[in-house]
Amino acid sequence: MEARLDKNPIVLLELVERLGNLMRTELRKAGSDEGLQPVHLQALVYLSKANRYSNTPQALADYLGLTKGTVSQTLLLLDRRGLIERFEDDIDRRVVRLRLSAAGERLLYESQPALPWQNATRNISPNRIRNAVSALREALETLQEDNEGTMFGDCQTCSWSQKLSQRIYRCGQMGDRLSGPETRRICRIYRAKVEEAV
Amino acid sequence: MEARLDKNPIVLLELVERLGNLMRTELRKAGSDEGLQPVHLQALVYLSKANRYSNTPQALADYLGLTKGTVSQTLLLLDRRGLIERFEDDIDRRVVRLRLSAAGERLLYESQPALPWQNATRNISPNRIRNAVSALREALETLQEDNEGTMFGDCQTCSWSQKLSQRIYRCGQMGDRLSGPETRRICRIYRAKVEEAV
DNA sequence: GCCGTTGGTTTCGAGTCGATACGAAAAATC
DNA sequence: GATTTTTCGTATCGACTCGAAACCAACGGC
Repeated sequence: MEARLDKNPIVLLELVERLGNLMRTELRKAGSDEGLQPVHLQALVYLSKANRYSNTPQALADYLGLTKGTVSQTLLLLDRRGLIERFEDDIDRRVVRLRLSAAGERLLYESQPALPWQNATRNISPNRIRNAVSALREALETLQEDNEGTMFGDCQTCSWSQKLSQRIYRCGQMGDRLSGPETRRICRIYRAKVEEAV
Repeated sequence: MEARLDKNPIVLLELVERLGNLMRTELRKAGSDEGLQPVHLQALVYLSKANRYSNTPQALADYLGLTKGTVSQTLLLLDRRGLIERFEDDIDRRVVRLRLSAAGERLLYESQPALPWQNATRNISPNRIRNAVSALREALETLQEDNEGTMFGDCQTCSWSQKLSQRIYRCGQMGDRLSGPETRRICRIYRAKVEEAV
């Protein structure tokens, strides 16, 4: 009798891929009224959550796993539609800062791309969701390390984050002070804390 | 003070989408030697696991969340490359049965599209993976119900499945007898068992 | 036999995507 | 301070995906 191979990781992969595919078609439906492709909505969602270090074309490309050339075209389209605004960075005049326009915010609010997912998870206990998040997060971090890809996360679990007072935090890497809401945005210079047993 | 909204489902969605995107770029890399797109590899993987009820273009389209027209083109390409074989069904002469060719099997074996994922999950305990699988499976089932989409699964958790003897099973819906290995393939007429507490 | 349905294919046009080349600003090297 | 080198973003090109719609053939009910 041979040692039984654990097939569960493969099952998990199938689930992730399949859910990813289905959510992509959900995004397609959500964006079809406006003539937007899935990747356009993903970009808008990202920009609505990116913090001050992460609202650039390069960061978006890393996040979506696309090349900067491809992302540049996506941004061109979103700009032409008036859904985002682009402006130069004050310090480094090469980098472009991105921001949702009012129309972009409104579009995101009205199309509600996450709604089917929220319905689909309504009956899953918070505890099980937390566990799933924890496992997938670890998979993602390892995958990114193996790929030398950029890590993304928020200050809650970032080892650079320092708590200065009740409401004020500080990023030990960049040296800036961050307000409470800012610590919940997506950041590209994220570095994971050492794992605690769960 | 308002009731605190639980953001974890959204976090889970982000993880699934991001992992899905990254695995898509992994697939792109894995298939670039052969000039194959991500969706081609996904189709091959599906066909390598589909059972006798599920090896048709329509089933593949449901699984991938694409239209049958789109899938038809994908299959045309795979056929031209000699990676799959298509042949008529004996009973219903409309339906086309699909099967990996030897070259297709070999390609799948050599390109190892799941390898990066297996590495990425190597340090996650089997127990946590099982929990994540369970949660995602439930999300998938609800998502499919809401969408009136086809459900996919294997006999292990299908309520049609009947155990006749040690090694022989039977599908109560189709009436066929199924061997042990066959019960582990993907099936499109899957119906989930009633949930047990985990 | 007629008609609605279902499984697949074909055709078409819009749009994604990577590769490549390019440009400009910053950073590093001398 | 002038030079290379790197980094961030854009533009162009060709291959390919994708849905929509039209189409065809076979099944099923009546």
